[in-house]
Amino acid sequence: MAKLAFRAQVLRAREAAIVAAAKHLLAAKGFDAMTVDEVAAEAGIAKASLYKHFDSKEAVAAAAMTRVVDTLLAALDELAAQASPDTPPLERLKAAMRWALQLNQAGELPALPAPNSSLLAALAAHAGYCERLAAANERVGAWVGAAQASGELNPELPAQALLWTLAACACGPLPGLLRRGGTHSDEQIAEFLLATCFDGLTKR
Amino acid sequence: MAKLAFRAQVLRAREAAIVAAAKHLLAAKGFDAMTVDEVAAEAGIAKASLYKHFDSKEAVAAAAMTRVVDTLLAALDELAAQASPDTPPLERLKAAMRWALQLNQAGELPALPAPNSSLLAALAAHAGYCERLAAANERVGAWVGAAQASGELNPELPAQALLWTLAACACGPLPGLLRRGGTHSDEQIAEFLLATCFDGLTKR
DNA sequence: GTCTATACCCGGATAGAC
DNA sequence: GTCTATCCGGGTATAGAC
Repeated sequence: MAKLAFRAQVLRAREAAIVAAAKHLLAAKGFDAMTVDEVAAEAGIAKASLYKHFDSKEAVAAAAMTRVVDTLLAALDELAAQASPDTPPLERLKAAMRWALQLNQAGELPALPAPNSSLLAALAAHAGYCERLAAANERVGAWVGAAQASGELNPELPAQALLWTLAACACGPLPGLLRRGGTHSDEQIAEFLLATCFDGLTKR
Repeated sequence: MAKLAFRAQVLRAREAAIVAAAKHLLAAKGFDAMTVDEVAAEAGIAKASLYKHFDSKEAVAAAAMTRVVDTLLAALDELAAQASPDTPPLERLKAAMRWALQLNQAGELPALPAPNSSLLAALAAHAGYCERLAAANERVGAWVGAAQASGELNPELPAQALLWTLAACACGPLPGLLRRGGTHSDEQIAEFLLATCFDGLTKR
């Protein structure tokens, strides 16, 4: 009995290793350039063994993307717990952006799946992923709505579009590009992106 | 003699067809998902014939990207010609952005090559592309500098970072995403993106 | 369930006739 | 230079022994 539980735990640990490797490679190279051989090698198992745990490359990637959203949800929880109850929603949004930008700069944040990617279809068909993504959308969307109601964010702009703008800014290639430029620290880059995203390029 | 010139013209026309097909597919599917077979089929020739004109898939894509930058330069010329001499630089930048956003919404603007793409290396090695890209960078950069000097754009932000931000906004996936949302017209979307990019998400 | 070895397919690139 | 037919590497997925 204990032995069976132990073996089940080992299996879960192996699956976790696979997902972690996929998450890493997904962020580093993207879905197309990532190969199943690489994932298996980084997880320390043979490719055929990987296919005992997941049906396809898409399924592995979907599991990894699901875990990415999970870490986002956890980060949102932590931010909400740390903030005092009267922290303005705009500050919460900025804190979430900082968290995502740090991940992006560290090369640990996969890019948004391209509109035509084969990955996108797999994600749309993955119930767990859709579920968690909807949860994250709702959570951040609530802050956006509150910030618009309080007049911090422009209330004339459609909320969903604001959300996508934030996501595109956080997950986009700019942090990496500016980092490659090499003339600024990561903190400077993050503050620049926050400033341009929330306050715009024109002088205030 | 005339016959030789004619045949040379036919060859150039074929090359133009190849490049046009590549440009289209590059914008529609991206470099990785685009296959040489598709390019040849859309150009109306056999794949082997394509390889008489270009050495590799990367070379085809580089030629297509070069032509994209060429059309940008031409558009900048036209905008400069149309504008009155005292048009403020910020207006010129916004007009250029509108032009790029329209192209993006029409699905005719290839995305920026990913940092790890094999395309990026080919582009960096392609003298013609680098040349034209530098020219475009200089032209738009001059407007950015002027707008910062006049106080229209925030002078505290590094100019090159501003430029990349503009490029990322114009070439990013947001126009397509919002278009898929379906609740707004292309003009509304373009104005929304211009507003958020230049004026930010917060209320002014 | 894990491995080695392999089937199978797709896509980039080429051979050789015309 | 253009075509048809082919090669060949690499990548997903599977077979079969253990």
